[in-house]
Amino acid sequence: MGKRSDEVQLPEVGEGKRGEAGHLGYLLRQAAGAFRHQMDRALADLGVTPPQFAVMTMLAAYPGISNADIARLALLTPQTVSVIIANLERAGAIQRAPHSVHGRILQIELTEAGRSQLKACRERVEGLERELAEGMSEVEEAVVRAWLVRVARG
Amino acid sequence: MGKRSDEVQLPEVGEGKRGEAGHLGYLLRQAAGAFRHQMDRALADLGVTPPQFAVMTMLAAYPGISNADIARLALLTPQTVSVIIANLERAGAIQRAPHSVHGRILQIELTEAGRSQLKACRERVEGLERELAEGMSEVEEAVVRAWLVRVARG
DNA sequence: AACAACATATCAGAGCTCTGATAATATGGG
DNA sequence: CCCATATTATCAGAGCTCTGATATGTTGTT
Repeated sequence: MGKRSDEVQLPEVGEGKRGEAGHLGYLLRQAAGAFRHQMDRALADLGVTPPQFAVMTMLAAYPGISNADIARLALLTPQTVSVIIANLERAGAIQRAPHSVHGRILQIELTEAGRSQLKACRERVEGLERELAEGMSEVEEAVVRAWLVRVARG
Repeated sequence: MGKRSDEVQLPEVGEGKRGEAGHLGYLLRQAAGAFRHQMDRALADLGVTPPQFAVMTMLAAYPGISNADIARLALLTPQTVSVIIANLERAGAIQRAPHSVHGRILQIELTEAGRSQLKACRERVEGLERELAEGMSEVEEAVVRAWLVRVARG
């Protein structure tokens, strides 16, 4: 922009309504967007998206869970998870097999390739995670964590 | 789900890794998703999406700004904002006119219909915003706000 | 055994978000 | 004046997310 004569003064991140005086909902949206963007960049060269990373992490913790299980864990709809799962399957990071007893359920597991890719992702995300807590006291971090959980609960 | 014999124990929101012991990045993602979902529901019957509400709010505060200006304010790409603007224009909530001097720039403003719709949205969102701060002391709220701004700054 | 209720997976359509590429306009330096 | 640089808008393609609808399979009741 720069030199327009009729220019309106727009605030920077952290200033005015974009700062600590703004709406909590707006600040939450802004912070989550910025962090998602950082994750995007950190994982881009691995060809993994943040949602894919999240789903792979859940599959590592709970092998054999279903599409519907993941949806409940991630607070997403089964249809949304279905898209992510389809992309992971096409990339060879996961495999699905019908449940031994319940024909309709497809159990999902990471492949060997998926596990090694997840490890590479974790190394890249580690630093970002550490930065999130940097500069906060233990008490402050506890306040933030408690707030985030309460908001997630609805 | 329910009664499967080989069932794995999956945590509820707020329990285990989904609770205060989890990764801050995961908690942030979960909280932002839950709040976005609440907004979706609150605005659904008005036919407005949360991003559209955010853009309309910015246009009310800074009439005549451009697509690129909005992108900077919202921490989004110009292409993303372009989609939202196109949908708002099709709905008749905004109008665009070439800048008097700079031919390439399109200045955007709310229409009368857009302004009244924005007002209706605000009434619905007001309560959600209040709930976000509910139960926190002033000090705690200040900690949360400071953290959100720092994360947004990157 | 038959039926109702529920869970699971999936298809279709819409909107949001990104990266990459292209064209038009504005600004500043030679 | 001409060209390099930067800004703006837009097109194309991919992935994520939702709502609504459909088909299949399981469970519990009658």
